[in-house]
Amino acid sequence: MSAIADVARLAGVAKATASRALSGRGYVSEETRQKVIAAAREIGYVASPNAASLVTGRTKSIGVIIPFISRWFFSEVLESMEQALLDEGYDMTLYNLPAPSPERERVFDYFLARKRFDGVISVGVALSDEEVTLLHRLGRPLVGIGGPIRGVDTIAIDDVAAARLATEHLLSLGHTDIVHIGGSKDDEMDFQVHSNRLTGFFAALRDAGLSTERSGLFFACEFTMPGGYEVGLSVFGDPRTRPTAVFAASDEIAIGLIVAARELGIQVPADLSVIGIDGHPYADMFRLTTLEQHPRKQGRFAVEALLAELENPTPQSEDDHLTVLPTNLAIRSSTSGPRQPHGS
Amino acid sequence: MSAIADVARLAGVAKATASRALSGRGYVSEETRQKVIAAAREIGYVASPNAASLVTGRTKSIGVIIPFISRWFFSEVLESMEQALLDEGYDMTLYNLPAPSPERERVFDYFLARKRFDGVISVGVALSDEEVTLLHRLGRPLVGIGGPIRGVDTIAIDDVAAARLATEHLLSLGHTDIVHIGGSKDDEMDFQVHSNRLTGFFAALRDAGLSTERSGLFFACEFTMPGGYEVGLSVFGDPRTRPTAVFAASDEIAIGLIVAARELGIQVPADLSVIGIDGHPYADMFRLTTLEQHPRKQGRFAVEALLAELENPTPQSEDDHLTVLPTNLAIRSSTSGPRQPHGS
DNA sequence: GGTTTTGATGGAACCGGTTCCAGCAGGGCG
DNA sequence: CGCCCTGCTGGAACCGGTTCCATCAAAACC
Repeated sequence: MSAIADVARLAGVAKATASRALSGRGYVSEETRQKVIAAAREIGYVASPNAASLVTGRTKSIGVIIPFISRWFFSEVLESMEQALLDEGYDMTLYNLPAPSPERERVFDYFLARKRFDGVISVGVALSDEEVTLLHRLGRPLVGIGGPIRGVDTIAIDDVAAARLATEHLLSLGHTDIVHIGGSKDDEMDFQVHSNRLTGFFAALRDAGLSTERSGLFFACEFTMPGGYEVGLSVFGDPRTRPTAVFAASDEIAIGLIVAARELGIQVPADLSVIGIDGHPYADMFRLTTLEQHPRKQGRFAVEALLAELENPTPQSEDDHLTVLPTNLAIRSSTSGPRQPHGS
Repeated sequence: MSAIADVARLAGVAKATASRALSGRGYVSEETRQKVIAAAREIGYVASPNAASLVTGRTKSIGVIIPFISRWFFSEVLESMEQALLDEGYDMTLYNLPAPSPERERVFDYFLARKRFDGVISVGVALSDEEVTLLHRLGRPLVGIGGPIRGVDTIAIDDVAAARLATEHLLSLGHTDIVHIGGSKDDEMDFQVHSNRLTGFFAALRDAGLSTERSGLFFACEFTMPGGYEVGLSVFGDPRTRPTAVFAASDEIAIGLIVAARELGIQVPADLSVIGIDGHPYADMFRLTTLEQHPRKQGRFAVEALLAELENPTPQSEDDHLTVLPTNLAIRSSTSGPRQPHGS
């Protein structure tokens, strides 16, 4: 209800002075500043960010585009970003956009095109060139998490390297009959995580001198625990396709596999080693060896990068700057050497 | 860059007419409307919601306060609310506020007090009287999910009844040695869900003529799968405290218990029946009998209620209107009669 | 046929801040 | 002693829309 004009009147100064006193910009004597602050407090004045945004062009608000909320990686990223943004005085407005869709177009045209945000963070969403162009044309910085986008600063782990490391862990234990279970290319998650992890897996096998030609090396499943559980039942149920070790593309899949294995009476790790990628909080209770990535760090990093860009905008660097965050192997007891060493 | 004045000039009309043509309010001839729309498209005009909000007082944006993002119930609610709000042309701005804290105070004073939102939805957060008052004083409607807040419309399930139903299911199977495992009162989740579910449990026992006086009927744990796993190991590990059935306060806890039971060689349901509350997507793969609540419906309902209130505001009804949404029992094979019928 | 109603439009005020510019006092400097 | 610089303040324009009010033509009414 109360506007800055009311504060000014009560304090006996002009609107301009009141504004300066409250925002801390420009010259104001300490005396009048105190008067103004007292007056503001007295009538319970709260500034209208809308009015301020209108003239300054800054909204103190960041838009976030994310394909899932409930999946672990994404909810972790979200929580850490929210935290970091709040600390810096920014609002976070959320757009949950699963696949490319008419709806997604609408969000871009209708929501993001308006100048409601100082910047945008896109998490695990492969933006099309037009979408990037649209966002760029608005002059708003854009930071991505999870895979390179043309002309956008991006934070990610190296999925190929991570998959390679995970696979190499199994190889180093002596496994030669290793299977990869992960997401399929036509998953809704449209980034290249799936194919990258598959690539890293194959690369590690080849480097170890193993053939990657034969079939049955890879099985696709939904990127969830039930997804892993189901392929687990079918793949491990058939003794002919049962490997001695599995590299799962995510911890949830890995855990699903472990649950399936236990139901089938397969000992982990004696009969079957399992390794995942993520660092999921459930990993510990299933004693899952995993390659930890750190979504919270990724989220925080993205926020920092975006806010830094807002502080002093770099002159439209066309080269997409990619920041690769580290992963680390957390060894638990879901992996060990194979029961019957191959070729002995 | 381009303002409505530019559109007006190009179309050869006044600002007022252009505004009417584009917003669809007031009289505009079909002919000039087309002219204006064409002009707007030509220069790529997008309206500034800030400017509009400034005069209309409506922001087309809803604030959401939520204590967790990554826990199942909350992420489901969040996803459904985001969906529903987007459909209606609203933005959703997220405040992730775990416990009452100085931070939370800051959010209220600094973020919510500003008139950035048309309304607020609070999910699973027990607002203090002052917080409610603050929000009310802003004249913005407020809807809650999950437990009554003084003077606020709330959507929730009946936790006491749900717990009672779950317990009665076990009783009807012939169990008399039932334990409840759930969250503790000093959990960060400050609503009464924990105590309500405990109350319902005890009520069901009493109605069945069982004593609720002896100790060892309830064990507290963290409200997660690892939380359930850990109490599971300790409670079931000791044969003296092992019941024939467990009512878990959430599916995640229940699943943790099942995993623990399996590791201990306890057959579910032959040696131990387990029932949960939630309807978690993992319930199926663990064949968990559960009392399903429907967070997505709760979220959608909350959005509808809030938007309805925005459409035609009811004159400050002081009585807190509580909408109770139904739950339903989904019977799978984690529950059966006890192996050795009691008292035979 | 004269008056009222309806439809369409333009002018101007307004929402609530920020910022540019001008003015003014007093202290430091040449 | 006059001038300039610094610190401080007020007036007014402005951001980009919406809406009230006045105007006016054409249609509808009695």
